[in-house]
Amino acid sequence: MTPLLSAPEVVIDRLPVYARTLAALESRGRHVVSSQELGDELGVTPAQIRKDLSYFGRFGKQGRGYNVQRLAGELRRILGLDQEWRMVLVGVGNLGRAILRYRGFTPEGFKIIAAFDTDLNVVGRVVGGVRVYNVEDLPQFLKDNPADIGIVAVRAVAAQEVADILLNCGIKGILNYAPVALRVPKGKQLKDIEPVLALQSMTYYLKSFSP
Amino acid sequence: MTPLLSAPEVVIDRLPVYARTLAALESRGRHVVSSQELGDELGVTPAQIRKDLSYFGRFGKQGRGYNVQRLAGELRRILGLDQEWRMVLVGVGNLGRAILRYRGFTPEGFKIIAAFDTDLNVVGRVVGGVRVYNVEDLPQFLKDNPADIGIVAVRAVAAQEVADILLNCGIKGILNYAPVALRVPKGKQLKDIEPVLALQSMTYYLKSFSP
DNA sequence: CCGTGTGAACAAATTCACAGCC
DNA sequence: GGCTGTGAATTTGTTCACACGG
Repeated sequence: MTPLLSAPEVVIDRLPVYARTLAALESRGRHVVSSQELGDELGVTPAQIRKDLSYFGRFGKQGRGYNVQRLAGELRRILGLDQEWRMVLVGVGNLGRAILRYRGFTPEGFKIIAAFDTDLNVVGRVVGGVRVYNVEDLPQFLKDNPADIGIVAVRAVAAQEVADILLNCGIKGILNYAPVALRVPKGKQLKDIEPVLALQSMTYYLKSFSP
Repeated sequence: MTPLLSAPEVVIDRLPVYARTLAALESRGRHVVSSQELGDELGVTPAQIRKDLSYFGRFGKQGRGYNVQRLAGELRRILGLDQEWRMVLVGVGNLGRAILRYRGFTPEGFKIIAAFDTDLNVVGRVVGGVRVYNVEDLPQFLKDNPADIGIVAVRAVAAQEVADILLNCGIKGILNYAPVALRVPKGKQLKDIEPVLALQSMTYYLKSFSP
């Protein structure tokens, strides 16, 4: 069937992993890769890779495999990684400052254009190259400087309120670091970054192996 | 059917979310909750909550719902959150320091007992109350001070090597912050904390809504 | 002969719907 | 009457297996 819309979300979640691995292969000078090899590299079945890719087109050559550079480029295009994404961060506490200083966003095209907090001790400062504004100025700022993604790094109790403000100001996706289940309206995106939740499900399996 | 083994991993991953929400309800003074109310609170169907819980026992009362305190306690027991978990961190760069200073682990029973790095400028220092050792001393340290979980906060190129060392020294689970797909042997646990991957799948959906 | 692309078969997860108990 | 617990039905996701092109 033809490429077209509606690949399941699980598939979309795997594409960035493929893209990253292809980029690594590319930088190792690899030109062609089969679904088998790619699968070995990251622990998934070759059939899954082929099926996942088939939602978007026919990128391989029978008997040969995939052109690494071509496929990497296609995936970046499909995912929208061929453009820059503008983000604002709310909450410049310990966690927020660490996020502002994190060097991993920029090379992937994700740019934090401004940060916001209520604490007047931090408002006006520059952290990790990003200026911190009063959170009261957030709506006006976003009117003047549209952004795509909002990073929520406030404490749990304030997170929903902050998310609502961001979404009302035209933000289309939330990256949530607060330990609380946020609700977002249909059509808006939400991803949680949750080290504690990850640990808390891991322990279920660790239990069993204890002495 | 009787409670017993083998709940799917997706179910285990949801239990910490339930546990956290129940704790919030408890602190708001709530004594009883129905699967409907709990589902509304965090955006899942009531049937899913009931089915998930049914893998582990019968915790509710017909016509009434669940005792909040009781269910919260049961979930903590099931997940192994009624004990302290000992962790070591490897990689005391920007990211590692932020993790060491993060205040969210301790109140949930996750304790970082030591940190390791190769950089002699950081070895010997104390960050966020945790002493930093030379990574060469890691095997001996873990022999003397067993730990359950290893946090990998080194750069991508070194991550697999670090993970292998940790796993060889008796670590049972890895919390990986490095942007690379780690391979771990069967029976060992792996959870990835990946803000960039989360963003990269989010952009797929954001694309569509752009002007 | 190799490896993709893909329907068809299979497996897993979610939701339905209702009997049973409070 | 309200709400749990759970088999059965449905939906969703994964793997198989093979026709076909290079």
